[in-house]
Amino acid sequence: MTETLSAATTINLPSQYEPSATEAKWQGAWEQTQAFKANPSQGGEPYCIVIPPPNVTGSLHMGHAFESALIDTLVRYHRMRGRNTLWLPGTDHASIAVSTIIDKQLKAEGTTRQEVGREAYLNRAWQWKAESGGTIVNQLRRLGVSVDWSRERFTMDEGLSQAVLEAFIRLYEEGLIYRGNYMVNWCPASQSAVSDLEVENKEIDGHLWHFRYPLSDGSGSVVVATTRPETMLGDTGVAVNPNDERYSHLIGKMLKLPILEREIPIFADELVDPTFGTGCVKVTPAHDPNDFEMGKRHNLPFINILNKDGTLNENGGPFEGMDRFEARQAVVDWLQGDGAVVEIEEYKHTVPYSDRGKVPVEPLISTQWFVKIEPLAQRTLAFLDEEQSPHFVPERWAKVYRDWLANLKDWCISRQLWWGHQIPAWYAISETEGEVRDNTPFVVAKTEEEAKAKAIAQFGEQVQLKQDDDVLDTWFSSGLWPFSTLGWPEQTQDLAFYYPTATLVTGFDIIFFWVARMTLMASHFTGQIPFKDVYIHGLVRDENNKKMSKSANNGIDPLLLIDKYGTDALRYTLIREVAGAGQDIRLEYNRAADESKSVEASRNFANKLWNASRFVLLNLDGKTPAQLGKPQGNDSTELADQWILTRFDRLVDQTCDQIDHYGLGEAAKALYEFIWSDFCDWYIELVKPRLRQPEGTPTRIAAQQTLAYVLEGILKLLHPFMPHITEEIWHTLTQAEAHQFLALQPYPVAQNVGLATPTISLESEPSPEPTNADTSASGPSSYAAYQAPAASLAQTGLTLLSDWPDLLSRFILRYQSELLIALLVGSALIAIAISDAVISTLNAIPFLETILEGLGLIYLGQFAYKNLLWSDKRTVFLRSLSAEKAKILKSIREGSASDTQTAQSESLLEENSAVKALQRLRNIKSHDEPLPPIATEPLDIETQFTLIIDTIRTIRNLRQEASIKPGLLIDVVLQSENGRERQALQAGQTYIQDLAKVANLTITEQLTEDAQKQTMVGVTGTVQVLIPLAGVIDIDALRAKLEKDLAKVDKEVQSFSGRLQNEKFVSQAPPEVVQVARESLAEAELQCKILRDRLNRL
RNA sequence: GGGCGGUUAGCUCAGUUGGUAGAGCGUCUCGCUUACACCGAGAAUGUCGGGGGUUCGAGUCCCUCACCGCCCACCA
Repeated sequence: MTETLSAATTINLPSQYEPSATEAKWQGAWEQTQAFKANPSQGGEPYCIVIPPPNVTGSLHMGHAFESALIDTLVRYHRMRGRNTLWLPGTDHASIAVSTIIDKQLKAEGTTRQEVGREAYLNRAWQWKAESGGTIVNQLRRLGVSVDWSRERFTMDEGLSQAVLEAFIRLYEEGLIYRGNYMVNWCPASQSAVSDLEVENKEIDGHLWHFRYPLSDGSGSVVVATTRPETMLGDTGVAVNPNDERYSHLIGKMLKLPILEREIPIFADELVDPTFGTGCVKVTPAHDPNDFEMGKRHNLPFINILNKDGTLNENGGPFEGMDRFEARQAVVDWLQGDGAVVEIEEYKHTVPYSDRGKVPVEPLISTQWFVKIEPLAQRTLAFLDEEQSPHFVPERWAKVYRDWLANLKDWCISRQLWWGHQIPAWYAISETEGEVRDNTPFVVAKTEEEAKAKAIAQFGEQVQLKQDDDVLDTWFSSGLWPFSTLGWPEQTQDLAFYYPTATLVTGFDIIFFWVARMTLMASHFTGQIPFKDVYIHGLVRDENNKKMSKSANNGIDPLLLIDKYGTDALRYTLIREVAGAGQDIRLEYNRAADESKSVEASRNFANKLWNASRFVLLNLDGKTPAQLGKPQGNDSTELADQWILTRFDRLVDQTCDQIDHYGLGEAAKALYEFIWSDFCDWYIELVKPRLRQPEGTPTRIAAQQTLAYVLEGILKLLHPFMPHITEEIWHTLTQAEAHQFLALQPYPVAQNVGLATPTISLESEPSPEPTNADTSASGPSSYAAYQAPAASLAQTGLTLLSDWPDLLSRFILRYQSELLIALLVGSALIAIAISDAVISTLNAIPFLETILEGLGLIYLGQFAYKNLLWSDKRTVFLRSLSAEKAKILKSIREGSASDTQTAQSESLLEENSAVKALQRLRNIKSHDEPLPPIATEPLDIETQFTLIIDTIRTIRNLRQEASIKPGLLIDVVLQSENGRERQALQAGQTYIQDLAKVANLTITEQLTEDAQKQTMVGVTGTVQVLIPLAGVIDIDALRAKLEKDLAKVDKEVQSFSGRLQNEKFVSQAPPEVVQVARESLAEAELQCKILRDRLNRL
């Protein structure tokens, strides 16, 4: 042992992973070295995500943590896959939220924004932003997000503000922005208009008041109903349905409005539902959207009764100055006094609340700026309908998005606030007596100078200008985010290269607010949908499955959990919970103790990885994976090595496939499974004895190589999910320079190693080089190479030839390219003819086994050993050959295939034994041809290993059942009539001995009478496991166990035989299913037989 | 009033194109075997919300009902 080196590599690695220092270290290192700084000049395939900008007012909540974890995983993955990656961070100015904060501060100081004035107010807001606006951004850093901080943006930055100006002016000049007097949602709390989206409808228990309005001529009255009595002060008519015969005689008559005694007409309008209430509707055109429409249709007066703060104005008559809710009660009281209240009904109805202000909004008419939606929406819808762009994941959200776009109304974009982008419109107030009125002429321009010039040209030198006081809706600037952050309207290199972005990751709650606004704006200004995919995730719910919200005060602080368990643990927890499509996830949490079982489980996982790595590091003699070299496919490579490498390869493919399809949760779970179970519980345990061998022993070296190779692979695969711990271990493992990062290493590529033969490819992998930072030149083609494994197979060329049938069948399996079979097999047919002849001949030779071995028929080599040595196998093989031949012939009859593939396969074929190829072909799925009844090929590695593992488990189980001391070595007999199984057990003999604590292991076809005496017995598959017991065994316990096992197996037998006795099943189910059932039945019956036999012997 | 999602082991959830029900946590029994007790080994647990239907076969497809949750909607 080279003690010194080993010590140097694993300097005092503690047995528990310590997250906080490690996380801080790498977060600092990544940021200081600008590891994630994007460089469009490096070319390659771009991958860009813009952050959904959090509010500057915000602080990190679980939703941010979740979303950032998702995005960071995607981004890190694609970066490692060799894409030129940019994740652009930034924040949003949150007009209303900031205004609310500043207004509150002013109020506390006994002043108002009007008193301090616009300039001082804005200074204050900027100051606030400088002090508090960084909070959320710094908290994001603690999540380990791999953003490019050099490109951080804020919606009120110079550049983004220019983009807003540009967008506004262009839309205005194209007639898509207009100013007008319309009904808007008015929030009395923020004293601003808000858009439809900022209104939340809440169902509340209210009342429906029925009032009697007398006819002016005294001939009677009508009864109307309302949920908002105070609005009657603004009534200018009463409507009935034109087809309502009850009231047709009243149409055209006048009513005397109570209290104000105004004369108002009765008129007919289709909008009125005659079945609701009395069928008479009071109409308040200035305070109800429906009434507004009716008012316009019937030329009714529009009487506004409200001030901006929600109190009644002079039109409120006796109630002037009252708050709207006081007025409501006062009106009711008044009418009750007059006897005009017919009924007060308990009534549940929805009331529109202001999202931000948390008070009911009032519909009222005011002069605002609007974006004309229809032309924009048409274009955006066309992208969706004609190009399926953007592509929603999960797809169901596309429908929601579509419906919304199709029903959009014009968007009110002006807000009566100061914090935000001031509307670039200047009023020629000199034309309207020095004040801004609805009819004051205005010019729209980028700057005051420009406005002045325009105005002078229009109104002369003496014109006086005043800029519109209002600011734009925050979402107006957010709508430009994906391209304004990349430099638009300038044609920057970033914009040219990274736009349109790859994926937008966001919550469903924001599809309308943000996603649709971006697609509307982007399709108009850039002619493109700003992202290819929209990945919609669910919400993080609290431990009671409640939506986390400020008002419910049930938020779970991610930073608290990070402090306790580490960022990687939290990230991993959130991501592994994501299953299926955009489902909400629930976070387990003990509020009293600030503990979370599920995050703790992830922390334990991190710790497991830590310790497994520690074990590996302690056993590499101080060598790095590079120094050790990749696992060589030589004699010292064991079954276990091949198995873990095969599993690893499959994991690589699976992980990539899942992430590519946004299956992050599934990928995370599979990694957990592989690391903990396959790698730690089995591989590491199996490899321990080999590591005790002297340094330099080939089997030890092979083990070290495999350990190092797989560990490094695991770190890479897991890095996007758990970036900090993997970066830390990777540095220790590889002894990488400080400026090198795992985050910038190429993601693993399946090597197609460790298959049926021990040979392992030695060639260098096609490595996609990440393009971030200065570490390397980009490799745009390598990414493509990964996506087409055929290409990488071709590259690996000659070194792989010995394995080609395995590779080929894998390739075919993977790509379902059945066409290939037909042509490949064309030349193989010849070989079949030969084999047929050979086998017939062999059967004719007496003492074949001996002769074969003696002569050492090199010609048939491994094939012969596996298939021809025993006569039962020969029979089986012959059957499979003829089946194969039929299949091949059939394929050829139907065959048509790609010429290039053919050429490739044929050239490969010439180099190899066609017989072996056929053997492999049996693995290929066939949809139309029944498989021959008996499997002939040797068990594949994974099946072999599963058998070994199951056998070990069975022995362990028996040991426990028999209360055999854990450390005690015992003898075990394994019996199977199946040669392939015996072969596999033979191969795993030492594993079974090591892990099941077996001294003497006997593998036999037939049991001797001796072996059947006093024994514990178990069954796995068709393998009988016997533990001869020297001493006395507990017969009752044994009987109980056997009976239990028997009951279970018997149930299986019933189930299968029942099915197989059903003629319809046998005749109608697919042959392979019937076959599987037959085999399962046979196995179960054998198990039954064994168990019964045992019971009888007791 | 429309639309969408959910209902599977005590808890949280997986279950790919229909083909003998799975994981984690928790529980129980062993175990300090020099990576890890934030660990290891073993075990138990489900008429897959109810009811119909299609099928040789349904957790998986269709219909229907129930419950939970979300989104949209101008019923005063």
